[in-house]
Amino acid sequence: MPKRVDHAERRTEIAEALIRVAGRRGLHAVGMRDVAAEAGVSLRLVQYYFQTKEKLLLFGLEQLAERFGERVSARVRAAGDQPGPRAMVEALLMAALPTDDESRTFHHLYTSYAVLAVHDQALAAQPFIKNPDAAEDALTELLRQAQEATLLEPGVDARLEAVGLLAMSAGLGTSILVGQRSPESAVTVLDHHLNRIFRTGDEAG
Amino acid sequence: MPKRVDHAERRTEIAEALIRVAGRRGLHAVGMRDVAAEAGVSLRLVQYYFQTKEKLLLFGLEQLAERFGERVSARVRAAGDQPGPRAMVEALLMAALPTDDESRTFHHLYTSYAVLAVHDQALAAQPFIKNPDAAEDALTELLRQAQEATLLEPGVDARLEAVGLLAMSAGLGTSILVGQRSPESAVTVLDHHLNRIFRTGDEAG
DNA sequence: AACATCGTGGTACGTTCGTATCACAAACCC
DNA sequence: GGGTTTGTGATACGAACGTACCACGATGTT
Repeated sequence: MPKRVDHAERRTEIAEALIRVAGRRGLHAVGMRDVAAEAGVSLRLVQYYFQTKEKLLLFGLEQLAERFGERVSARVRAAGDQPGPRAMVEALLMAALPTDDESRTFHHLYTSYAVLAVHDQALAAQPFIKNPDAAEDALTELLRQAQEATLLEPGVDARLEAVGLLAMSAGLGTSILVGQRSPESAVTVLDHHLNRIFRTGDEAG
Repeated sequence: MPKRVDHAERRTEIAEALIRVAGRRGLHAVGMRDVAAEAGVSLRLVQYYFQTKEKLLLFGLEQLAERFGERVSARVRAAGDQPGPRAMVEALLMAALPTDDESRTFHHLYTSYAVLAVHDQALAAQPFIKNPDAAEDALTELLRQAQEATLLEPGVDARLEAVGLLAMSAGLGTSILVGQRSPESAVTVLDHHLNRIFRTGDEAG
């Protein structure tokens, strides 16, 4: 049976199985055997492509961050057609909210990894810590552009505002995740804050 | 040896041992034996006072939430002496940031529980989900009072603002926890946002 | 054709975990 | 003061976990 096989592809498949099963049952509850079953391969294979569970988790995290980064930037690009930069800002912030299954899983697992990273140096050094920095830079740049087009209220510090908005979005995301808040109310909150930053361009005076 | 013993007190001691060891090594890594060792009792005793690990975790969470709620409200009360309501708002938001060991542990464990609660109904029904609601109400009330005293900028919705600020504080807290951001920069961000809500009362024009 | 390597399966090993069981001494009750 | 309850110790048990080991067929190389 053993034809030559693309290792990278195989690893990706297994990592996606990890993400699926971890999304269903929680990262803490997932074992190598679960991942193997979910991926439809034997336990031995998971061991073969990842030697250790830690490496599997690390790679799964990379996969997760990559997939979600693509999702967010795709949404932002899609919003780029619309009139103002506010649409892109909204797209960036809203895309990070856990509104559907995929983003719920992302939020959930990202938070799980963050918790593990508190005491795991290997995880703490992982680029998923750097990804928020990228989002921060992107949002800051968007706000700066809006500022130059005099679309923002005076007195707004683009970087501080970007950091705050991202933190707010993340915090709201957690609230949604645990069922404390509905996605709709989170959107309302974010919108209100954007309204206080952007000069009123909505039809509602 | 067995004198009659105060069960509630014993349970509290053991739960605090749980919090300590979970704070050191992560909630996912703590077992009954670890808790027993930390509390200086035998494994059997932990079993005796809590029948199951789940009950121990639940009680530990209650303990954690209670202890932290007291801490925050104490800080808010202490800030009540100062001139404006802004001081109390700041106290409320800053007290939730993981700046020292105690608040770091709280943030870390609270997030751990939140992650577990995503797939654990017993945890999801726990009052630690309701505690943020209390904070939200308190902060909303503080902002309303400030609003009546015309201390706020016009166009501010007290409730939406409260929700947003708490989410922002929580999000910033996570950033601090994973080492992405310093406590000082988080304070700066929060202050900037408060400056945009409160009419300028600082000496810096 | 011979041989080395790769992909794969099955399974065993040692550990750790949560829980259950057995035993017993001190304290309380009447 | 006999008997029940209560607090405590030690230890056993079954399951699950990550990992290691053994075997073997298919593939590629020379």
